[in-house]
Amino acid sequence: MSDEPDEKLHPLVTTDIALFCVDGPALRVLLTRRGNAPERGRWALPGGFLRPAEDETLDHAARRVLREKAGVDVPHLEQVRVFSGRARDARGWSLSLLYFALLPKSRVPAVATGKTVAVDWADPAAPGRRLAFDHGTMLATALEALREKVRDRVLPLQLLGERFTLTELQRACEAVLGAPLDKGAFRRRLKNREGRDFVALPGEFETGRQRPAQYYRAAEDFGF
Amino acid sequence: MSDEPDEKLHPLVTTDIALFCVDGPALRVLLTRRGNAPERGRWALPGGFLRPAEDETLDHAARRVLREKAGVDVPHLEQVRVFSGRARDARGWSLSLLYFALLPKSRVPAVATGKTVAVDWADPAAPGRRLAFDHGTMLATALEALREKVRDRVLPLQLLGERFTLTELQRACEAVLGAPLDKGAFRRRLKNREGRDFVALPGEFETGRQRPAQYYRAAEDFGF
DNA sequence: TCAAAAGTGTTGATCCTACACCCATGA
DNA sequence: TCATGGGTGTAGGATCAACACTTTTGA
Repeated sequence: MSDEPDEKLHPLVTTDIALFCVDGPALRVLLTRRGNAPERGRWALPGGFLRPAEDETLDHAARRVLREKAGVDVPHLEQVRVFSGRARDARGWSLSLLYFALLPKSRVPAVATGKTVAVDWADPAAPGRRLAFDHGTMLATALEALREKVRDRVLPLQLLGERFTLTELQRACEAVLGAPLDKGAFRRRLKNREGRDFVALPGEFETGRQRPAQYYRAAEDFGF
Repeated sequence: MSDEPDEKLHPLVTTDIALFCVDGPALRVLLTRRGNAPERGRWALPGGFLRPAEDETLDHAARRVLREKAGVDVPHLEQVRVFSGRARDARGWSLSLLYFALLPKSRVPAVATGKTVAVDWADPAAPGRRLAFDHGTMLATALEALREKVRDRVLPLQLLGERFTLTELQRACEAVLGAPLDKGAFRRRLKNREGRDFVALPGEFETGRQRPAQYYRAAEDFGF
């Protein structure tokens, strides 16, 4: 980098993203292995510097980072909170806006690009390694924010594909919360929201070695 | 300011605060009149630039700004969200972290200092004037965040003084929500939290021309 | 004795949890 | 006909809003 910031006046401005998907019964989060100093070789949440010249807003910066580091365009992105201070990054006073994002497993690619050495999908509740910077705290905060939303009866439809069964939706909620849900209670709650948050696809059923399951899709204006 | 930022590389980093207090039945928010360009003369939320050299974190920056602009040390400060982009401030690409803060009316001073021309306590639901930058949106967002918390049964004890009656607490919640609450329902809900969120002060009563009311105080570890 | 505000009780509706139970299909 | 998972029903408990009621004070 040619122009080094004068840290007396300007903080480093970055964005980091906890990108979640569901894989069967498990919730997963995307981690990338750092290819550059500082903290080279350590695992971290995907993130990167704000580029005012090309980023319309910080939300756009987060989307760009996910495109560059993970090759994905996410349907949903949400601010969690800002982490800031002098101690969190060896390069100086820094500020990072943490997001969480949701992605259907079907849209997950398998590539690593740019400065990223490798990517991995880890268990967000127990990533199993010490993360770079303060990303351990960030990941815990993002997971808690996501869980809070789902506890508040918001449906994580962005984790599912174009169409889904009610059981798939329940599995997604269970993966987020890390606890089983009662089928009866779950479906009764959904009854009130059918037509508003999601709609049945008449005549479309998932077939298998059991009774066929009705397919649904998210409503056009569903906003998480 | 001697060093102008190179906007290609560094955004302007500021923090703005919606400082709320209750005045009788009304919720109020602090506005300051801008004494400098841009938007000179317009009313705005108190805010200011991050100073990496002296601010430990952005939270500290927000506390410093409130000390400088309003002469108050707030007991509670909470991140709402980041507003960013090129269009929101004529000086260039900017990023502002919005906070809300709560303050008992008894601790509100009446001074205006520094670059601030004047201060005013306005109705947050209808401030009655067009605010500078995107502060109109910010104020609406901060109010909604505060209401959401109170709707979620979190008690805004930081709006009250050292000791308070249950009726004062109910008035504070009503001021935040902008709607009356049922006394019976409100007090029944409080019964479960007594001892955890707040405790009675044995023998201390508010006297007046009605039946004396028990005084309470917030619990030591109450965290909003 | 009256107004005013503190504080309590009652009732019916709504929602939730836990669990049991039927239903339709492929093998 | 049986295992599998989809889908529904029921009973008991908790919570809630709305409203009426009693209590204690100062004037």
